[in-house]
Amino acid sequence: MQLDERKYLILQAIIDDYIMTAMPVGSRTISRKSGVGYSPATIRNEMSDLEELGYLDQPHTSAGRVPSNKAYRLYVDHLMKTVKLTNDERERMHDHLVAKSKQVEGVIRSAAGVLSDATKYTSVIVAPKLGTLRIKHVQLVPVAERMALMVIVTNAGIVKDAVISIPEGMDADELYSISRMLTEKLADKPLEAVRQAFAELLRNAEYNRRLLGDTLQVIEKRLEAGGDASDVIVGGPANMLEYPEYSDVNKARNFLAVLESKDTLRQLLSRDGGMEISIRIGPENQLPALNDCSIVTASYRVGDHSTGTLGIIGPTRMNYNRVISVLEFMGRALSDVLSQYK
Amino acid sequence: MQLDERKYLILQAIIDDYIMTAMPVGSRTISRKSGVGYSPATIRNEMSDLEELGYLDQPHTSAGRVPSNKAYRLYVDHLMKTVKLTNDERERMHDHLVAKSKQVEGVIRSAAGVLSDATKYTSVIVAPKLGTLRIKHVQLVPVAERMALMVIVTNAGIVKDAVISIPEGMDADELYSISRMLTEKLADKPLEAVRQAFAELLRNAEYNRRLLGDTLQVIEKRLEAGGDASDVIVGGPANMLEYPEYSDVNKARNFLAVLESKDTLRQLLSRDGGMEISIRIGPENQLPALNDCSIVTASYRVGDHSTGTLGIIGPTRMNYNRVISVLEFMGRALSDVLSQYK
DNA sequence: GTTAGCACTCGTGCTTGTTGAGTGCTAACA
DNA sequence: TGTTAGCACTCAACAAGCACGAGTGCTAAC
Repeated sequence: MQLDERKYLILQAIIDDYIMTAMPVGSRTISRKSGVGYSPATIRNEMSDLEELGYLDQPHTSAGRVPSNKAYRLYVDHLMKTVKLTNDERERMHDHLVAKSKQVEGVIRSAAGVLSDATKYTSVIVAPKLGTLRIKHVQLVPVAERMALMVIVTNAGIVKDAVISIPEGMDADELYSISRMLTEKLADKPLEAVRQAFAELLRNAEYNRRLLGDTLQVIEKRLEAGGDASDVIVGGPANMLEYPEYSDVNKARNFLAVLESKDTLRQLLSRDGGMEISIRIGPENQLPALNDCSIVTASYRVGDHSTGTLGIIGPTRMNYNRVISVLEFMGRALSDVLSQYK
Repeated sequence: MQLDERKYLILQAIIDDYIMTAMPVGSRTISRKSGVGYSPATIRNEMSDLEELGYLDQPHTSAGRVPSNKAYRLYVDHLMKTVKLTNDERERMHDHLVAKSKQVEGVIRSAAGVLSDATKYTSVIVAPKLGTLRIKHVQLVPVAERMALMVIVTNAGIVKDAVISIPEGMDADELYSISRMLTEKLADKPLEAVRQAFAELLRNAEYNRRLLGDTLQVIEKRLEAGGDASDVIVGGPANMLEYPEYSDVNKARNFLAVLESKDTLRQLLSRDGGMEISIRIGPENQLPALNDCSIVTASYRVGDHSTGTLGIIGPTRMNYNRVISVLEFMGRALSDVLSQYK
């Protein structure tokens, strides 16, 4: 059995309705809709077919039908018509974003806020992989006896810091000149290329070997760790509780637990290919706690070589249309704001 | 009517039981407890008195009694006996904390995690007021045409950054020497004293007036704003959902909404006096969403002049004993870790 | 191919009855 | 005079029974 024009039409109507109401959809409801000129009985026959084909589920005999995950897949791949955001909305989102752009660390955080406000779902933003960022500046600051704070400024102004130990008796001036030297040697190199640069430095080491070795180690450990908790920002975590899918406290708790595990989120948001928008529906994203969720992701650029991910997590019956529009827009906006610092 | 020895004993037993079970406590239950040698009937008489005095509430006629907020107040002020943490626990917490102490920005975050894990409640940590921190280092880094990133390293290694605009044609070298000058002039001054220092600098300005003015403005704006979202860290937000008090999704949502508003949290955790531990029970902390919550706070030191706050938010029937012990211990531990960088 | 009609299913919400934990009161006891 | 046993009373929680109605599947007529 194949899907003909009418089955598509009816399936789409069902999904549209279910996305709005979260209630099983009956044949009468569809029949009454404008654009569908058939009686409930006819719709029923078609629905029966669609169920057999795996596009619809029936919670129980006397309830309406509910779209299956397979149906959502079809919907986002073929059925869905894209909607445009109003200029007003675009403007509001953009303004919110640039308002914070004076404080670099705040941009991503406020972007997450904008995303979750605009969609009413939960948003997640993952900062670019550390290794791909380019070093702008390295500074060692004495903070205690035999200890210094190493501050690395990268493009996009992202600042990473770590405490390293320094040799006995090394004073501020010495650290200052080492900082200058490091900045000179490492400027514009991506963090992941730092190992090579250091190897070279260490070979003709006029500077203290142990200090450099220590510094290198810190940088490498940071790279290995693959970023820390502050690299994954969640917006509107409580938004999910608005939806009947998560009106059960237990499910809600499990969902929130996933949001707390930044590592899981980072993995969850890792993107498959280069396509602009990626959609994962229900069990497609493995985690049982997210079985009733879909994750839609897009990416943003920082400079020429780094990309980060922004995404929306909502119920499988989310408003894909709108979510996609918002993500596309925000992806561009974020790229603009974060790439203005060359 | 006054509270005699026996009333205290019974009230304490009721509160202890209710803290464990969250179920209204009946006279039989108390009668069976070791240490209370009275029959249910006697207990009932006393309970009736305690209710009249406002220490107990009765959800409905045929239910047991529930401690009132007044009772909790009495409990934490007089009845409660303090418990000691086991050495094992102390060690575990301490280890977790110092494990992260190589990455300064992570210490507070991981402390919040330790707190919420150890208590099973929600934890909040507020960083010290920016103004009280002392400047260790100022660095201007060119990031774009006519734009620089200003990085301020303070004691405790806390790094603040902001983008400022710079005059046309100013190059990296020039920024470098200005940075050096600024560091020299501002080192060891608290951020709130920066205005004066700048006034002086501007008077005998051998350096670019506009740049300095801009820089000052950025610092002041930061101080005024009173800290941003990253200064308030929440641990284990979902922990509260474990308790029947918040098994209603609506209440849970309202609670989580409070946690998202960092400004509200900052206010909520602001501490009254200098006492070591402050406890606010139920409506004492204004917000309706937190009517069934208590907030217990302690403070930690950073250097000699700055203090931050760490706190636990849990149901009013929380285990005050344990929470207090944990907060006291962690307050000391955090102070130690964060004050090692002089 | 479409649709009206009808018997059937089954979750939801309401009522009713039962149970049991817990109370307050009274009277007897030490 | 303080304590306790006894007993009638209350009321939430749970279960059973019932009516309702939304929705289905099937059949037969158009």
